[in-house]
Amino acid sequence: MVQAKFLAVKQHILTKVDSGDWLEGHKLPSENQLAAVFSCSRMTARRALTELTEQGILQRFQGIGTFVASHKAQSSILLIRDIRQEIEERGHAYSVNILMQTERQVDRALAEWLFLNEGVSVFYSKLVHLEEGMPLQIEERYVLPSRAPHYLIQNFNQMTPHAYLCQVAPLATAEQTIEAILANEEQCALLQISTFEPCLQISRLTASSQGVVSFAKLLYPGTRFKLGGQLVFDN
Amino acid sequence: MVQAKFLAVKQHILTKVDSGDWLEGHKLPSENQLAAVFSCSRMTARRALTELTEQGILQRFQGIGTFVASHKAQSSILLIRDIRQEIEERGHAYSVNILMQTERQVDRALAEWLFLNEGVSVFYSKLVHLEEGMPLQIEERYVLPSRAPHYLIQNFNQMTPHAYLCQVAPLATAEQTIEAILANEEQCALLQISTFEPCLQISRLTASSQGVVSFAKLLYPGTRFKLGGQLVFDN
DNA sequence: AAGTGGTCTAGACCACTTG
DNA sequence: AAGTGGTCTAGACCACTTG
Repeated sequence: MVQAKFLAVKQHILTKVDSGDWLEGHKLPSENQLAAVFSCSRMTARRALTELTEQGILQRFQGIGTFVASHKAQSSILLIRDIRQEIEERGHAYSVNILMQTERQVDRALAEWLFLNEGVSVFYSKLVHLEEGMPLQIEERYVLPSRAPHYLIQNFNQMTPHAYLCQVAPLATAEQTIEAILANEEQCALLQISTFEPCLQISRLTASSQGVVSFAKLLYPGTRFKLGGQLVFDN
Repeated sequence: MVQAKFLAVKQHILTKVDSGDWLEGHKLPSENQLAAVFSCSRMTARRALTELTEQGILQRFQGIGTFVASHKAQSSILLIRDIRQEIEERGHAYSVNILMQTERQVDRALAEWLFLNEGVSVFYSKLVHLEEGMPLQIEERYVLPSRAPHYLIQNFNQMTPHAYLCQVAPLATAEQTIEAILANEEQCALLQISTFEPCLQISRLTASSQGVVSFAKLLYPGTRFKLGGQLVFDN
């Protein structure tokens, strides 16, 4: 085997995406079309598509098609702590503003993240965590009802969603991305910051040993927050 | 399709591993054996094994077999990678723009970081790392001369400062903070971004087993970079 | 009804490792 | 030579989406 065929297909697609021939959202040829073009079996074309999807370069939807995903460079790792505990460890007053706690249907993007079908109901909460009365974090969280059936009747004044979920569905793994973004108007108001103040956004998928538990979007005002941590290496 | 067969195989293996029946290094049945046991095709058994391998739960060796991987509890940890290597692994062209490489006196803030007295001389470098010609990172680095005496005569076109320092003073630990900030005018120009574009700033203190080696300030444009990673817990 | 991706089969040949 | 994993094929049926 000189070079694997599925690698040739991957390479071809990567070239198209990198060159900008296929932009974000571009619809790719179907598995059958690719198989025809490359004179390979559908399974081989499929493998190329599957691996690129796992790499975050493509997105696939059953019955619809395969598309170029939005891409940003990525790397690295971090640690998760309870925000209330962190604030209290600093000797500061913690408080929380509970904005929503309800059931909600997932849209397509979120369905992908949570490995659910579009339109399925999940639990949703939206809070603002405050340190000494100043907003420090907007937390939006989508929770699988099966993992935490009583999520909606919890009192998050007593315990953060994170702390509660750790009790009922102990964290096993998580994946997260960290970005610098500009907050929208509503977020600026909630965080009591001016427009054009950069924010740190953490998007985090958490899972217990049973599988996915929740997806959280955490937004911090750049002026009030720094993520810190110790590191290990990859020599 | 009630439940996919490959999921049943995965589940079976996971149960064995979680329960401790199969410990680290345990050799699994071969693809053919699993296929026989589960009355499925080899490709289906294979898929289960492949996915578990990607998840880091198994390890496979051609001609030898499949084994339970060692599972390290990586908690409060963040991984540091060489930016050049990262870019090249994405199949992209790496280039670098070397702006400064000189000796410099530390101010008070930096002296604190490096455990030095104010006014002491250190080595200083300032580079812009580019991915496919687009600026991805401004790297400013202060290096203790005693740890890397030849730092100023290195050619960073050949090797990044990080890679070079890893050679002469192997990293043992590091501390870093991550912030969302607005770049100043000069930085915006270097990164080729407009004003008011949020940036991710990483401030990192590195140390070898001998002590502090360098302090680096890394600035990424928010639109071109996401920090991502998996987390594992130690519950 | 036709097209999409998701799963699965029963084979095949290959590269690699060990007896 | 026999066993392992790696790649590949040419089919099949399924679930889902759209006309």
